[in-house]
Amino acid sequence: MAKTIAERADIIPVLAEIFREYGFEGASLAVVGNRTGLGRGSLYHFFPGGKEEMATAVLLHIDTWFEDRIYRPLRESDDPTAAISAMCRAVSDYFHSGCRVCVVGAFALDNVRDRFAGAILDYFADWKHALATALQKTGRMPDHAIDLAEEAVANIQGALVLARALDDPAVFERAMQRIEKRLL
Amino acid sequence: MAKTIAERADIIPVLAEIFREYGFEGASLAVVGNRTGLGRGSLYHFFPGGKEEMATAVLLHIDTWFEDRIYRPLRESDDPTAAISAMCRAVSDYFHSGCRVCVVGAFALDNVRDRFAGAILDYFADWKHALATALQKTGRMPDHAIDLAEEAVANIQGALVLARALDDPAVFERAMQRIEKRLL
DNA sequence: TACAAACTTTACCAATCAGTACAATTCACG
DNA sequence: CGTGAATTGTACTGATTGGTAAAGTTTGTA
Repeated sequence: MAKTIAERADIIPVLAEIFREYGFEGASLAVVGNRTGLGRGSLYHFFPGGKEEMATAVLLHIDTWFEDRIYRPLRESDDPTAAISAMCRAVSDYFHSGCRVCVVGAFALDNVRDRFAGAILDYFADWKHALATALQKTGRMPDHAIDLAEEAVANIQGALVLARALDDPAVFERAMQRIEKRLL
Repeated sequence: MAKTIAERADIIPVLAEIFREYGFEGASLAVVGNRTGLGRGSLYHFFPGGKEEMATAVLLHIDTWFEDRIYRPLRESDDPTAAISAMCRAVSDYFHSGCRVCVVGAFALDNVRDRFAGAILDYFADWKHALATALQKTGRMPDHAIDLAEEAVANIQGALVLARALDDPAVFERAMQRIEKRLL
């Protein structure tokens, strides 16, 4: 009937929020339809592959966001200390102090992990590598930098789990402060 | 027709494994039926409340296991250092070096969190409290002990996420070694 | 042997699921 | 205007979902 001035690119952030709240299996097409305001026809027009393609698009969108705002600055900044601090701030903002869940982390724990294994692995491997690069530039030995980076990335995910389990954003904020202190 | 020598107590570990692999929504009654070998009738005989009651029973079973094997020793042992070491070993065994997921953590990230919020909160709050008690007995100040405990519990969950995302149990083992070193 | 409780099988239900088909509509462009 | 492509609404499918009903079978006990 109509043409709602909707573009694929506008829908993806909405899909991301849906997958964050409902998980992959919980995000039924009924929910997606309601929240996006798009009928089945439009949904399958933009994402012929159905839910799987929607999720893939969301994961790509997230990866691009992190690459632009976090990974590349970490790798390329010539003030690594500032880049690490900026990362901590950006992460805290992005996850709303732990009130928002990490879609990629949630997918990793879910039984859909295998279907998106590549994207999930890339997200975390890139993060770890970018952070390790920055840490090396602060004078750490390569092995130690990688170890610290792995620990920090894991700790952020753990803080998200615990903050949500205890229903207490302060848990997340405390964790982020510990992480930043250890990295700088 | 028959009486399969199945008791409720025998079924719960199977259910736990199912929820671990499939998540709450993914664990359909068809899957549960196949894996337990029980028909719908038997399932609803043991768990009149359906899936919700199955999950509740699983969470209770897990909580009891951790209380007996980890929390109580941490709180009551008069060799807190040994109890903390034993905790790290038990956790590493329980999660199969990160190959097995923490059901409670996975539920916390899922959209079913609200339905089991109480059990999820208790699991983590008890863990944190028991570990903090042990840490205090090693001479730490109360505030510092609580902080260390919160960090350790979060780090274990984060290690599970990252090990599964990177598909590398070594990530989990490294994390557990870091955690133990920091606690002792 | 009798009988009640525990347990199991089977068939069923309405709701919801992802996905398809296609006609109706709108847009961009000539 | 007019035309073809892009977009959308609606109705549908077959499979699967969690859950129910009730009849059948086994068990422990007396």
